[in-house]
Amino acid sequence: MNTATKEKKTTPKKSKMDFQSFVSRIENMILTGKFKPRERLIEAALSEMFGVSRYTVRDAFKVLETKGLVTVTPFRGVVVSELSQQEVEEIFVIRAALEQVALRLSAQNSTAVDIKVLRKMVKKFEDAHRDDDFVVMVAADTNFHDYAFQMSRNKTLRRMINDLRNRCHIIRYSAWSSPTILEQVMEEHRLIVDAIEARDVAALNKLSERHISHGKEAYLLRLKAENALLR
Amino acid sequence: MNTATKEKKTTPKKSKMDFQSFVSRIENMILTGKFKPRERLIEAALSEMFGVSRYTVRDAFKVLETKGLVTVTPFRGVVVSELSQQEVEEIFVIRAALEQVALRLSAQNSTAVDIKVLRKMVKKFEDAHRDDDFVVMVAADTNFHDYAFQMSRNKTLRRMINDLRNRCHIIRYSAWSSPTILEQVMEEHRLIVDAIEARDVAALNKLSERHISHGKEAYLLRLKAENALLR
DNA sequence: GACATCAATATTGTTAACAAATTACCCGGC
DNA sequence: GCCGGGTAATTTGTTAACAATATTGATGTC
Repeated sequence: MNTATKEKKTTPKKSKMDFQSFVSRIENMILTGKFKPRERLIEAALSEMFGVSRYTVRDAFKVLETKGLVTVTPFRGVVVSELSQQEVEEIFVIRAALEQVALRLSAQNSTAVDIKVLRKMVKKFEDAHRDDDFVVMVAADTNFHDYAFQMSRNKTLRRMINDLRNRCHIIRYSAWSSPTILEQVMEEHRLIVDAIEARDVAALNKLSERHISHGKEAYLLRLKAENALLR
Repeated sequence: MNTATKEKKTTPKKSKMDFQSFVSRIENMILTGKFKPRERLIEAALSEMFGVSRYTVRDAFKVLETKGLVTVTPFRGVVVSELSQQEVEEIFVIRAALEQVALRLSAQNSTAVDIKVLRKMVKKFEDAHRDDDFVVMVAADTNFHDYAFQMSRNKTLRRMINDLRNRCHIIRYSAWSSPTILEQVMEEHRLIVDAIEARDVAALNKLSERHISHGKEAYLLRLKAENALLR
């Protein structure tokens, strides 16, 4: 059998970038703070930078707009979204509700393997914390939560939660400023895994609520600090 | 100077349709069943029909795609989304969580005026029911819920709920098939308003759960009937 | 008659050129 | 020095032509 047909599907052709991965790249640049809130994104520049057509860039903007990451104003282009405190509050209320449901479902569906994977991910976070590697920590945190939400076996829910989390992504304002918060986060991760293992819904609800509340505080704190600097 | 500059902002020019209203028109045609699930939407046809450019049509498709109303496949165009039973189940789980939160917030924020408005809306539904006017009933139902969610004063939440509700819009499969369900719906509406007025969160949670559960049953029933017909 | 192959058609994807709007800049007046 | 007006440059919005892909239909073979 010749391999050409098989390869066609597996290799997405380096010469022409996949639209979805192009969107992801811009998304990542926003999440990692390469593009900062209020910064204007210019079609021609991005088109040049990534070697795609202006048209593709516009399409990507539309997607990012509905995800809430950029704001489009007719004839004035797009800027990286900046969340008001009001919006942050709104989003965290929603996240609290959705993540509680997700963890409840995950607890119901959890297997021994899942628990092992989660514990491994918690450890990865802790290792990164020991090494003081902020970037790895953020990745580990994201992976931990995403795995936990994936366990809910509700794809729609998982995607909605991830979109909301991205809108208040940690690195965008480099939250987690204080070391105390970090210790709390790690402790809460451990407890969440325990509660999932025990399928203890009541405990999960409380933990989830608290965990998100801490996330919100850290985020708002950082947001205020940034704003104070800018004005 | 001439008055054109002032008018420019207030009158959106009838000759050129606003992008947002164009999207809404397609959206409505999907929701009201003018475009049916699995039906293919052709750029050129819509472009011709509404007198807008193909480009605008494509943009609209992108928006509708992220709202979950259409599905885009490269080089194969877009079709009106058809939800699998799995997806419907997923969506209703999420709706239950979000609508509970929304109603809880609404109860906290409710004023005497709000209650009056809600009661009026319930009555409008009941009147339409007496007149056997299905279309008005759907509109009244939508308005009732939207007003209740608006009262939560959480715009993000309100929009998310509305998007989810649209994905399982009543008319798309003409749910509410049985008269018994309709009686239940009306009774629940009355009870929900009462609970909001009394700010009785526990009651609201139960009512909300039940109301959505009924909605889900009606929808799934109709979905199955449609599928049985098609296959 | 069913199936595969290939051409014709229809539809989507991409690009480039052009129009419209905004922004930036310069200049004169006060 | 600062404000207003107007022009130039930048950037976005639109259109139309062209390329790539999928779908359809016809043809021929078994």
